Amino acid sequence: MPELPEVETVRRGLLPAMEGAKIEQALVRRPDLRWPFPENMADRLTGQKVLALRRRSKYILADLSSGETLLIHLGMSGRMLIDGADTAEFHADLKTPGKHDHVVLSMAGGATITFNDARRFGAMDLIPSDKLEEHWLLNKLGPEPFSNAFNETYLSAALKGRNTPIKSALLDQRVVAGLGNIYVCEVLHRTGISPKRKAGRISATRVKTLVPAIRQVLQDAIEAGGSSLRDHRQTNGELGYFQHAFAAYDREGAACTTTNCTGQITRIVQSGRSSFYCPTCQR
DNA sequence: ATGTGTTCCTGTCCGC
DNA sequence: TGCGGACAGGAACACA
Repeated sequence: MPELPEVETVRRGLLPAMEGAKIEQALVRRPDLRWPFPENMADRLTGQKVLALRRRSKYILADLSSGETLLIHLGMSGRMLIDGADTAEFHADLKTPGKHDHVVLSMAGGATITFNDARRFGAMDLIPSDKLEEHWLLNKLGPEPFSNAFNETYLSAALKGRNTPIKSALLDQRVVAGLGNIYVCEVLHRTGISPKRKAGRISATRVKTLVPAIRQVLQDAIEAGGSSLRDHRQTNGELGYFQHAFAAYDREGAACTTTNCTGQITRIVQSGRSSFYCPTCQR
């Protein structure tokens, strides 16, 4: 599911229930997801006030009054649902939660927030807030796409000399943080760049177009509540709807939507992942 | 240092 | 319907 727009959608959905609110009780229903949960996580969450709810790349960060920050990663199938939204098996009394409801936060304001993750590629960790940037999951991340640090000069330097296809380079979180398979395909389609083109062999003119294109695609997707292919849900259980606006991703065999292009969207596999593109207008 | 393939896990869809 | 295989938003890790 979650690339930057989906994570941002979830963060915004959680804001009214979490920011400024106290975690009255935390329930941790299994010892691990992708990695073991931090020691005594339930105890370290219980009683803490959420001072701020932020996002870095595809991570949600909740700064707690204890001086620790809760890091939340949704992996491929993670959901954060308020008051049991969309989990049919879930009961508000918490006695019979759904089988993939791994962590449940009961907020003092009355909201119940459930972390549901069928595939368990998600993760949670607790990190001293003043050491957050040194954390191993965060310390190699490239710039946020909406930040000033992400610009033409930076991107040219980051791509320079790289022999890997641009598709792989933009998926590399050290180059730019937050893009995933869907939005890389969409960005490359919008900019007319073939996913197969070597990252270091894109003209300066075209690298320049990548920066605003990345921002625009992500912005459009955030405004649509993200993309729901299978797992993504907003915190109220609703689907995102950016999937209806895809120009390339998941459109194998469909007509290219580029003006005056008569091509057809094609699927190829790069580094084990599907790339969707138009061989006619993406060069 | 780079680049690529494998792996974690569950669920869904498609063809036979 | 049932069964097997392909595939799915991520990304660490092992290896060339």
